[in-house]
Amino acid sequence: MKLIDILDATPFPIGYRLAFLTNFWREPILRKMEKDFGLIRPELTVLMCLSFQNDVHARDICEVTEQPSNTVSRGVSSLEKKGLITRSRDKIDTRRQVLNITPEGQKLHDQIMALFKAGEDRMLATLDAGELAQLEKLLSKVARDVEAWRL
Amino acid sequence: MKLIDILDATPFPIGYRLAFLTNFWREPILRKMEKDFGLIRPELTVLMCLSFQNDVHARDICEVTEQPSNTVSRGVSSLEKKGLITRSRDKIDTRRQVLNITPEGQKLHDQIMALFKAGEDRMLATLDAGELAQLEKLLSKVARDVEAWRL
DNA sequence: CTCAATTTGCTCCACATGGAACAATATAAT
DNA sequence: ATTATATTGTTCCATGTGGAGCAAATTGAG
Repeated sequence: MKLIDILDATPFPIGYRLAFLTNFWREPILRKMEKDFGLIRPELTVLMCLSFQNDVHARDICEVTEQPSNTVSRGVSSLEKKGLITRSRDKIDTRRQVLNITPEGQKLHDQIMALFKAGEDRMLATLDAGELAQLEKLLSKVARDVEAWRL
Repeated sequence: MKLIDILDATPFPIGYRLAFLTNFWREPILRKMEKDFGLIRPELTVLMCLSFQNDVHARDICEVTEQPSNTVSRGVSSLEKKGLITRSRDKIDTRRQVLNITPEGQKLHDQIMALFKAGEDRMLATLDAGELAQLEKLLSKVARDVEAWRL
């Protein structure tokens, strides 16, 4: 009995392969991130949002990533303790806090992104340039359509 | 700020899309499964293995799915309590137990598989037959190559 | 045969995560 | 202006999950 056989027996060949590839690509890297850098997943989520844009509110991160507010709250608190992001009160609405990534946070973020990139290169080494372009095009098409099909 | 924009900004366009699609396809269904059927993820894993093959040992499930033995142990115990699988001592090695799915378990398994199938159909509705075949072919190629690239 | 080493499955413990309720602040209604 | 409602971010609590270690049983070495 092999995992790939069970995989082939399911009535959702594409969905299961998506999940299969995601697990084998992402999970080892996330575990390495947790072990080597001491960063948990919600922290990475926050870090990625702040690397993408400055002056973000925690609420924005909740909405964009669809994560519960307590999870984001914990990520923000611990990242600040580590000096990877900064928090400051919003002058207009003092309930809010304005979040920004620090140079240390950006450096760590870039290191982690490089791990994912290297993992992707390894994963896709079996595909040639044309197949890579095809695959990205197809995945993009489905991903862009997400609001039409998500439950 | 949209999730899809952050997605486009990463240096691993395919990996991130794989994870993105997996999350939006699988997670809502798993949550529905937990809520409506009271089945947790390790239980589904066990159920899928036993649906695929008879007379399985817990250890086999650990090896195939690469899950820790305590997780599988819990799944097996709770599934048996619910009458979805049966346990019997192995005559030769009495440490082992032989696991089998019951008709009730098979029925529940099929219902859950149908949910994933319906979700996949919704997800892929934007692709035509040729694109579907292409996508499955590309994902299969990468998945079959897993032992070469997994970390 | 005897005792060490291995295997199987389980319990204890630590931790990541989500739901619900909460305090503080801002906004809307009258 | 005053009161009700909404929003932001947090803490408390319940639960799912993995690691480490455990007892029972089997296998192997001398």
